[in-house]
Amino acid sequence: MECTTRGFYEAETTFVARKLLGKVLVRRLDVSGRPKILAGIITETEAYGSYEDPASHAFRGPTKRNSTMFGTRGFCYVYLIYGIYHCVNVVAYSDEAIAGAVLIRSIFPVNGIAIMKVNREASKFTDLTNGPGKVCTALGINRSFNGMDMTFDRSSLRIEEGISPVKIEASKRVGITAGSELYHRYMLFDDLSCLHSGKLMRFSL
DNA sequence: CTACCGATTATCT
DNA sequence: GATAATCGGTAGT
Repeated sequence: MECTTRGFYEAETTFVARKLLGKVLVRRLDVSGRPKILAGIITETEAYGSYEDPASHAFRGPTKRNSTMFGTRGFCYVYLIYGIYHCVNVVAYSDEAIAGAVLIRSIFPVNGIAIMKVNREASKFTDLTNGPGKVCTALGINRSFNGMDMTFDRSSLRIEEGISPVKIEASKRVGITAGSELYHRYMLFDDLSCLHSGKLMRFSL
């Protein structure tokens, strides 16, 4: 599967957030010298801007924590939330903007599910990666991934081309107060309608 | 320096 | 539905 390109992320953040639905988040692990691939179809995203978006980490300008959001597009932005969990974003904004990122809130596991279950200490498939903290735990993503190039096909964390979503739904973002009126959360209208329609056959992970 | 609280989740009732 | 867990950014003393 081909990696997404730098140019893909050099567009309006909300546009990229929608276009990321159906693409594949790929994590390469080395388990005792052997490469293992964990992968899932991105099913839910949220767009975060900069000075115009009070819910965004970038709202008050660059700081030590959020500087990645102002940097190279297609890079990974990982932060710690509630002192316990990690959230993974990909930097994306248009040439007219100065910062922005897309939060990956949920994926549909398609490869390496057994390892994800071990990482999550969970067995129920449906609870494996249906939240931003869960995605990072399942894939073993922490702050050391901050600043990684997700458009590089040999990165241990990258985003590859996937399926074309049937229908996308927009709604309000989760867990924020300021800027809560914006419909910047996007999800596949029906995960299973895509996954059960045979389009999974296009994967050869 | 201290106090508050968050782009969350698991585990209760 | 309510709440604890737990770190670091941010604002205020």
